[in-house]
Amino acid sequence: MSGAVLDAAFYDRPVLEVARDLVGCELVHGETAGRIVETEAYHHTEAACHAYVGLTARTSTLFAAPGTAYVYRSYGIHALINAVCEGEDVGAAVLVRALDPTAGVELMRARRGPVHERDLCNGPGKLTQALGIELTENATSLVDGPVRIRAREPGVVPELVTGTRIGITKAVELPWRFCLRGSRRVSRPYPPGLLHHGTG
DNA sequence: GTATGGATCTTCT
DNA sequence: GAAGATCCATACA
Repeated sequence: MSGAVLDAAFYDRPVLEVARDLVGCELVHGETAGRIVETEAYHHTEAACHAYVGLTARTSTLFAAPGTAYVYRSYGIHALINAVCEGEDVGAAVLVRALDPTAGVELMRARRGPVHERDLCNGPGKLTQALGIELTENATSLVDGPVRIRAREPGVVPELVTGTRIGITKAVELPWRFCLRGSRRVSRPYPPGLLHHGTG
């Protein structure tokens, strides 16, 4: 079980802090929910971020208020969900890459088809399909909208593993990927040369 | 177990 | 017209 829904102030902080603090929180949509075990941070000052090119029709959501959901289509097929962070003059967001299912597992299975239990939510395109999140949720609020994120239990500080981001071709060297240490639900194995955070 | 290529579509040049 | 924050099936070791 998780705590209260995170408020806008939680997201109105440096994106790297939010990315770390979101690991262990619970992403909720309808009857389905899952604990976040993997995140990545994106910021308009580095080339891998969509907002790097500035404010366009596509990236306007990245410059929306902190606590807004940025959902976009990837490779023409998949929907990926991000949590917008920092102020409205900054294009920054945290990509949710993997979940450990906590509620509505039967519904997830129905949506995902005959996949292995472990493959339900271990990828950014998979978890949105499992939770039923689509492009219609773009620009909705994570505080009081259809998709929400609940805080972890007070006092619970997960151990994190930090590595480089996945699936990008620019700014690949930045260690902006955060995984729950020891989780077998992450989207890919931990990279070599990773850094360990004692307390996140 | 790892490696490779196709599907599919929005956005920007 | 080309690229992209992915996933899946298939081939091979």
